[in-house]
Amino acid sequence: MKDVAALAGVSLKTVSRVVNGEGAVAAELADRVRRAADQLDFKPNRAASALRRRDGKTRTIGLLLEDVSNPFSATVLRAIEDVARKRGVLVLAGSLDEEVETERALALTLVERRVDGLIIVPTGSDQSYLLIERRSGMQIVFVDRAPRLLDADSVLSDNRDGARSGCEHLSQSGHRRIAFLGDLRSIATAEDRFQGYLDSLRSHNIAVDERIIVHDLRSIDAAQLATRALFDLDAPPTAIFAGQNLVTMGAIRALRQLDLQRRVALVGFDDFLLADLLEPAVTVVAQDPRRIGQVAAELLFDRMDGDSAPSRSVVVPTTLVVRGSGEIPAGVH
Amino acid sequence: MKDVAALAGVSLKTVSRVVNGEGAVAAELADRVRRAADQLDFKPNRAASALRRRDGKTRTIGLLLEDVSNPFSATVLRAIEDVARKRGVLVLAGSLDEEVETERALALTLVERRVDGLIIVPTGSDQSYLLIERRSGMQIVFVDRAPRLLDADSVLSDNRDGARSGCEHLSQSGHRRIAFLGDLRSIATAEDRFQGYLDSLRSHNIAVDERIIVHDLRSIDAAQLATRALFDLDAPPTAIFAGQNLVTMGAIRALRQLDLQRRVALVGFDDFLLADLLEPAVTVVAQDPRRIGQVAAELLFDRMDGDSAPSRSVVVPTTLVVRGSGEIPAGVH
DNA sequence: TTGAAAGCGCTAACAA
DNA sequence: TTGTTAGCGCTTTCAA
Repeated sequence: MKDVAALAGVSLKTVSRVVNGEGAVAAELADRVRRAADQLDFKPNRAASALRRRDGKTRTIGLLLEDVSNPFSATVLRAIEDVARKRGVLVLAGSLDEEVETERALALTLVERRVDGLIIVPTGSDQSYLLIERRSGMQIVFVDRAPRLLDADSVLSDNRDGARSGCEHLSQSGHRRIAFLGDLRSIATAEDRFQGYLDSLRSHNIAVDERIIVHDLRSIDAAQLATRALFDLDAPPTAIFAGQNLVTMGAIRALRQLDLQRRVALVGFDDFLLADLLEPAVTVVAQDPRRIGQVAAELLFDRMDGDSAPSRSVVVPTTLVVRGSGEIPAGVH
Repeated sequence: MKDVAALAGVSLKTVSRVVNGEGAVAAELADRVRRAADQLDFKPNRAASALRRRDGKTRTIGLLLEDVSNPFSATVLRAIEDVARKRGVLVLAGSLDEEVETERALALTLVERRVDGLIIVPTGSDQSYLLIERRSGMQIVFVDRAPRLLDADSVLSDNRDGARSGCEHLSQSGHRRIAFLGDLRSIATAEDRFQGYLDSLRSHNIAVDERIIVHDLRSIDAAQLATRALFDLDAPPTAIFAGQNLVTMGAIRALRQLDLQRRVALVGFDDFLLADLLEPAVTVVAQDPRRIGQVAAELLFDRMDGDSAPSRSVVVPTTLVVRGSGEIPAGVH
């Protein structure tokens, strides 16, 4: 910028004014400045600008999520990016892989880079390490899972009620022996979905049978094995509720292997691409990751714009998508 | 940092030394500084640090790709993130949606933010707008598509040969009437795949028939319609080569509708989740997006570390994944 | 309308 | 080992 000023024969401040379109510069001078800037391929340094500016905004927000390459996270990221883009804000995203230490370390890195706001899909069970930042005015929105030991906004899927309605749907086809297959129980959403399952059993006066409940399934393979094992029982389930994407896929694999895919009903939590092209097509409780991301970003920007109402928790509803696998009646055995 | 220095009763520079672990500070002083920093919740400002530092590195790289929420892009992003993380570098990613203007605008935004390097899946047919940056030492690696009018490294899938081998596979099952369904022909990868298709026809002395070649399919629906139309022809194809993910899915939908999925062979370019669970399971020419991202990031960091060898173009091979749909023989009609 | 001087938070270069 | 001074590229403040 110094060089531009020299070449145009004006002061530093005049160049600054032209670059930032502050007006109040004679047309002729402004022209000279622009020509000089072009000639020198001048690109303003946004970091230096932010450093000196009153508001100190970097026009960057941080986003921490499970894994940018899983479809749910990727869609949330994309929705946030779209909202941010409209405001000229860029997104620094990081994958946590459910590692508690990574969450903390990356969050602090983002703070050191002075992001204007933070959106986090938390992995740990204690976000109090962000207390200081919250107090010093950093806006933080939590997504998919509520923060713990920290007061902040959150945007969540209706996990419990979604799971309940999925199980309900199975009961309506006459099932009373419904297995539950879930992700790591320490993940709040997994626990919520399990509670929804229990809610449904309760309302139908079905006794809980631990033998057809499996938690902590972290991969397609693990879910496949767990599903197979269910059918070695004396009284195997007539229906399966799968609490997560990969678990659903594992269950499908196992049912295929056992050639039970047309006899055992299946409802999965969370939709996935091509679920409609499988045979039978898979009935799911669909989340709305696009909407979740969009709401989270809008909430964050509202806060950054000065909205200081008490913390909100927005619940994004789920939808039961009926496709076939969930409508297989009980008693075809 | 000033405040920390005051509280600890030392000079600014001493605090700086402690924060950056430069050693050469008496243990007792260092301790006092750390306590003061903790007490004040001091977080160093990385942007200010970069501004003053000799190397001026922001420890940030920029990544422009088609759409962070599509599986290919998301996997590339994740692989790049992993390589960058090891070096304490964060990734600013942006989706281009094949919009030429967005590519240019976002690239310049990233330059203004002084990213240390750039990885781009280009959308436009002219990257000369980056000439200035290249000359001033910015390292840029192109992914999936080669840069045009700019000399820079690139990492590409072997699109032409991959497509050729996919079509070859169909010929080996006796097919001589193979349709080609492709993405926007203006996208270099789509054109390369089409050329691979032509290569294969040529080597088998099969005449090109424009009636069973459709380009510019941009969605599942468009591909589905185009596929259906093929079977209204007097001489419909006995096999289909689909040049892209969504096109493959559209073709599957159409074949199902027509109940031809067990009679018409299908090979798709690019793998997708659950391709193995469809019936018949889908034979594909698989790319390796993880490897592509990893290679691109490593190449970029090598360059940033001073490697100044002439531009390289790394080709990542594809793999034919045989699953069933591609092995349906000709003549079951 | 224009510019000079100060300083954002930090590190380089040098001195003590 | 510690501190002092200057200055990274920019905007603020205030004066001309």
